[in-house]
Amino acid sequence: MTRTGRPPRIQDVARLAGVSAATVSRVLSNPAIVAETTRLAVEEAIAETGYTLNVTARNLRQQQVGGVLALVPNLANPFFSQILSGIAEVLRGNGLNLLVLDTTARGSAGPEAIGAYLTRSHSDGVIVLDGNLDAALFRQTSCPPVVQACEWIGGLSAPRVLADNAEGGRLAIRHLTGLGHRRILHLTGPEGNSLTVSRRAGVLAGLEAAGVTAGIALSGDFSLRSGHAAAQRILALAEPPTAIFCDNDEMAIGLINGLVQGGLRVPEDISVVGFDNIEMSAYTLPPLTTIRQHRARLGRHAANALLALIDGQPCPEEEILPVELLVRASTAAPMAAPA
Amino acid sequence: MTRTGRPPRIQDVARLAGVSAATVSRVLSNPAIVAETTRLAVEEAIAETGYTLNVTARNLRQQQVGGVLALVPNLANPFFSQILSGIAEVLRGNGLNLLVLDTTARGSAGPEAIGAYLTRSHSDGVIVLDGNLDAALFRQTSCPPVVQACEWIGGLSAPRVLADNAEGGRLAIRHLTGLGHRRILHLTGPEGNSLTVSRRAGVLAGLEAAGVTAGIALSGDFSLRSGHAAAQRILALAEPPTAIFCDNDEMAIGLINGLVQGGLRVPEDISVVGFDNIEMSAYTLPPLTTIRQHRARLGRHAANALLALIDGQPCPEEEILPVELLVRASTAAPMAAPA
DNA sequence: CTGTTAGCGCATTCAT
DNA sequence: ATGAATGCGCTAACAG
Repeated sequence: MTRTGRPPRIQDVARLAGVSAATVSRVLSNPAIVAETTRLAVEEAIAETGYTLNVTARNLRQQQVGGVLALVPNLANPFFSQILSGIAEVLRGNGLNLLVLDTTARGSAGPEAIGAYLTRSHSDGVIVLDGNLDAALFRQTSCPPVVQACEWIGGLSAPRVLADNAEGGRLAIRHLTGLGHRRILHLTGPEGNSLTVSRRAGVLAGLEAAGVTAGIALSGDFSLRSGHAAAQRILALAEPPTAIFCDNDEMAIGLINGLVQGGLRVPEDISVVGFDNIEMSAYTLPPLTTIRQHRARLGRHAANALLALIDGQPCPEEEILPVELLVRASTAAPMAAPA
Repeated sequence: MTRTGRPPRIQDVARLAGVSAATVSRVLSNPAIVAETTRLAVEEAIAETGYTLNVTARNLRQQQVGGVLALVPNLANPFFSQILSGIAEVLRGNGLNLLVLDTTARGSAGPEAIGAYLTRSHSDGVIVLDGNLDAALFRQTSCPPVVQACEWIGGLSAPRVLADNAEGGRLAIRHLTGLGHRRILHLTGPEGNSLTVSRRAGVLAGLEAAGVTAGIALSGDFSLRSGHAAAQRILALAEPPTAIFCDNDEMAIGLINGLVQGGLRVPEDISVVGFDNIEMSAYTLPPLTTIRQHRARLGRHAANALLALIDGQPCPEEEILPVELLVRASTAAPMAAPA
């Protein structure tokens, strides 16, 4: 236990164990190929010196960064942080760091600043959770392997791991039409957003399957606030819907708040269905009927897909994870049941 | 634009510009000290080659990691992800990565696994958001500078950046006693938790200031579920309270859900106050009266404190950020006003 | 203001 | 099964 100022290097361990640095390295990375006795000697020397591997040096030597970059629109949004949680879990298991870049954070200087991070020098791979980025960003020759999760970018040919958004829309509508609803409004995400588009497709398919023609849609931006704002617009409609399907739970919760403050009862006067099954949705009043998607799982799958890509293994271009309907108390049969 | 397989190195740029590698390096890190004309030549060569700095090599040379590790109890919890958002913002501005380690994640092999990351080789500094970790973990000689944010660990003498938890508790109680409440229950976080302890102290101070003696406390674990469960216990009390202060918004929301399902009206029969002002709390029914703390700001302050520490600058041992009362609709005067 | 030299700590040849 | 030598790509010290 010498009292040097600097942390011990691999050489110090080697000297103490009476072996070469190469042998210590082997004990660290592939213990099987080293003789029992020398291995024990090395391990003892490691313990005695308190040696820890210099990760940066190894990364340089191995020509890697040791981290994967996640591009998220908003770190503070629980929706994304749950996906990140799944990503982090898989990466840790493979000795990789999760690097997070908030694409819309205060002080992030716009797309060109993001481009600067899309380099093999900055990360070993990228997981994109933001469907609003420009596909051109990822075409730089220096860009590491890319996987898209949850949302996706038009024109970017990188593997995608998605929830079955269309099926979710279809399930929600089937539930509502099954209850007898005919005037169903769809509160969507931003127009053009990949989630909006595929959920809308499922909604239209569901309406058609039930023989319902009217398909009103209103668009929001996935926020609580926009759901709340939508309530005003809906209350002002000449022929208000008897049920509303929202593209996410937060808009649904904001909407219910607005509808109730506007004098309606949910579900007696109007039914509401969300999407995502955020934890809160089980505790709203009334508890929210919604489409469940497993976000941590989606993150894990995306991370695994990226690892495959990095290792040069085959990786499917598109993976679709199942969703399911969760019936709670925010939906009921319409008051004036159809004849 | 030569078509080599590997990305260009600093030498390639130097050759093309007709200067030495050192000069290129200077242009990159400190352009001011290089002559105008050579600088332009180098910049042109950089553009022509598409050169990007190898971050790992620089980190090795400069004996740093280029990243700060955040220890969070649960990445998926929006409470923490908002703090992380503030941390990430400051770190980015200083060219540092945010590395996230979920201390309770699936597959994280317990405390000893966390200890393995607390090394100068793994990060340039650590921000601890988890008050339940063992202080001994941070006493390893190889541990980089540490700052605690939000929660803190008993016996760990690292700078703390905290919200004014006691004041929050005091404000909540003052609000309730001001409305005329006398039987006030405090739904706390886990016993021994640093937040619980300081908020409890504020509550007791507030009660004493109002001349109220009875100070019932029940403990939960900050989750929606535990708030919901507390409702059952409260409904069963012989002398139920007329108001409840919860140590966070999620418990408050779960609690309201349970109270309403149990037949009570909020705030007519019972008032509820939360803590945190999560976004959702403005959209519950009724909207939640709560104590606002600015989580992103807390993250920014913690990150700045850590940067100071890393640079060897002075850093206050404790920084307390203000909180404020936000009155919404979940609180009202008690029905049977005291004489 | 710029070039030369050296080395950050490690993993990987190639010998033995 | 192990050791010696080499270089990953960059920046800092020193000369000039």
